[in-house]
Amino acid sequence: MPKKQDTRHGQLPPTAWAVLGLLSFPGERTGYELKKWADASLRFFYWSPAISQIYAELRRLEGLGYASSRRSGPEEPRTKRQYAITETGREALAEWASGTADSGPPVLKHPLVLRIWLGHLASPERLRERVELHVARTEGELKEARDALARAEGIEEWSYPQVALRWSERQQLAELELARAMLADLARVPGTARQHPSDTPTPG
Amino acid sequence: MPKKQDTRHGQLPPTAWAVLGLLSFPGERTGYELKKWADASLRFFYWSPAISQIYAELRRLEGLGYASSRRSGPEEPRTKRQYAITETGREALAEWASGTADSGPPVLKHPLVLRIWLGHLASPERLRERVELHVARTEGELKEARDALARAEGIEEWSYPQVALRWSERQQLAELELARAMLADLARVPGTARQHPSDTPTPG
DNA sequence: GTGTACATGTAATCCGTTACATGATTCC
DNA sequence: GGAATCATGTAACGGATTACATGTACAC
Repeated sequence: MPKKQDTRHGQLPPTAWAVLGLLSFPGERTGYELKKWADASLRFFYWSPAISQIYAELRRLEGLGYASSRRSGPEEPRTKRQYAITETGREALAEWASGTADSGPPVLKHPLVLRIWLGHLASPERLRERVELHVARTEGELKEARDALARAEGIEEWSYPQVALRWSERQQLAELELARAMLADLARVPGTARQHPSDTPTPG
Repeated sequence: MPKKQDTRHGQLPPTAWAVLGLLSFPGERTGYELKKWADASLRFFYWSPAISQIYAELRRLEGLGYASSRRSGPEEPRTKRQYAITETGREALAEWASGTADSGPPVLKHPLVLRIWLGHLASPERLRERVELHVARTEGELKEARDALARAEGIEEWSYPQVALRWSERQQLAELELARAMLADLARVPGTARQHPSDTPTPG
């Protein structure tokens, strides 16, 4: 059984490109630093891979010649390993980023809306609580996105990350508005009003 | 070493609950129908599993006693199999939907913004094209979300799916605005007029 | 001297997709 | 009779997570 792709190195998962993308900005960094950076900004518009996944991708990228690494300090195992993008890597990434291939549709998994969709199985109050919890969380996220943007601002090499983070800031704002609009919609669902028998108006 | 969970059947992946959720609305249906339904509405706020995944989840749900199935027609393999939720299944789903456990944050993977983030590796025109392609696609999605909403409207049992779909409609509208705002931001990126070969920038 | 952050890595496992295989039904 | 759609399923594989294992550096 011949393998379907062996030498075809153009077919990497988006995660690999995202990690290589992190390396495409000036400077060397460790897997650990990459993870923190992903947590702080990548995750707002893409997502932050598990640390073990990052290490795995780094090994793959190095195997492809897209990244290089060196130990800082003595040649011992389990010491810091600094990664950098190679010229080949930069070319491959540029081709991926600017190629004609469709970016593909955004993927959204919204556990809150999934539960609202099943609202017939829960109580209206519980639904409201959930949405409000989500609003609170989103406010936190918005703040973090703004912090990330503030950190990127003024640095010329980060012009495009700034654009992405401005998008993220607006996206979080939109998320808040969506949640509030949903709250209003929920109040209008038939059968929602009467939760307490005491609310029942006096019968004629 | 005792297994950590064996009889604990409360720990299903969201996909399983989503599939069971599809079954929680009145009527029996086949895996095939579930897939079409997921494509038409679930995917706007959650996502549509592959058909093979749906069949797998249905088998698991049946194994747990959360769903039951029957063949329509003769007892032959590969004939239509109609699934329905059981009472146990409905209870488990209701507990999941209304439980106190946090719904978890929404997960967004936006391949377009990922590439914009890497804009320093592409030409401004190409970036613009990508965004415009995304706008066109989103307009299509908006229309489909509206169609789904129209189909749900007026049916009382679908009040909550209506709320979810209204959310989706607004979400697609927000997506359009975000894309347009990003287009404006992109036009303002310094050095946008022409592309430069690599400067060697210094961080910090 | 202890706890926290830094730092790397392996193993087991599961989630989910794609590709493939099979066949029934419906419509022209 | 042929195409499209309906319909179910298996196999192989890869992507990604969690849990685990290990150790360093530094602040309090």
